[in-house]
Amino acid sequence: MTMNKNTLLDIYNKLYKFFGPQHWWPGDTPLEIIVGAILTQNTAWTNVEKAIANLKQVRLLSSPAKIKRSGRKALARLIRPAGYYNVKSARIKNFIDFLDSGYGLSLKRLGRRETAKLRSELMSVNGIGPETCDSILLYAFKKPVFVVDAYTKRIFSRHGIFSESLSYDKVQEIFMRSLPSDERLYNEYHALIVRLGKELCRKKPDCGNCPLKEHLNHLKTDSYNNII
DNA sequence: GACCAGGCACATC
DNA sequence: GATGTGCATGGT
Repeated sequence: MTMNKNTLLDIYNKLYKFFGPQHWWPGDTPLEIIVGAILTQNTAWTNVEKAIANLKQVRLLSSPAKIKRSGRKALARLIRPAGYYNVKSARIKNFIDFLDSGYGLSLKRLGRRETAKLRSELMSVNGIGPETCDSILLYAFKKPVFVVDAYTKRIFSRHGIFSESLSYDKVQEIFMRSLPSDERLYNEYHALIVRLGKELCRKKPDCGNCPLKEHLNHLKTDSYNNII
């Protein structure tokens, strides 16, 4: 792997300089962040926004108890624009049931748990996988946990930093061992990776503007799939 | 109309 | 452990 300890920090600094702060997560309360994390699974954020707006309109995001009291079907209708609405409404319910049974519906109490235990408990909820779990830990509970996603693997593998076939845990370990354990750094870094993936790699896949072009050791390619 | 998006669970080999 | 499939909407 062509990487020393500074490569990842170096890339972070280039992204930050280029794009500036991203102000993530795009949601106000821990509950909204958690629901958003489930809704955005394999789904464009613009669709999630419509679903969140529907939930807010009927004040379903005002407390976990409100979601607890609403029916799975009613929830599904509200989140319809986010896609996979039957699956996702069940997943949101699963999380609320978990919060109810172990923590009296208190997000504050849940958030006070030690990070490693919190992670394994969240991972045991059906519908919460590694990325959703780590997004919740980082963005809702402010724990220093690095979030890996499809963009992270694609971008860094195309730049020759590591192989795309590495597991989630392995990629996360590379970032967390190479960077200081800093919640704000992890917050900004993941947000910047998503920004780069969305804005440049997808819309202008020639890499001409890419703030990381010096790191490129691939090219020349001719299709979207080959670029990011 | 095809392809994609800030995944995950489950079945199968 | 690797690979394949269903889940669904809205934008390009």
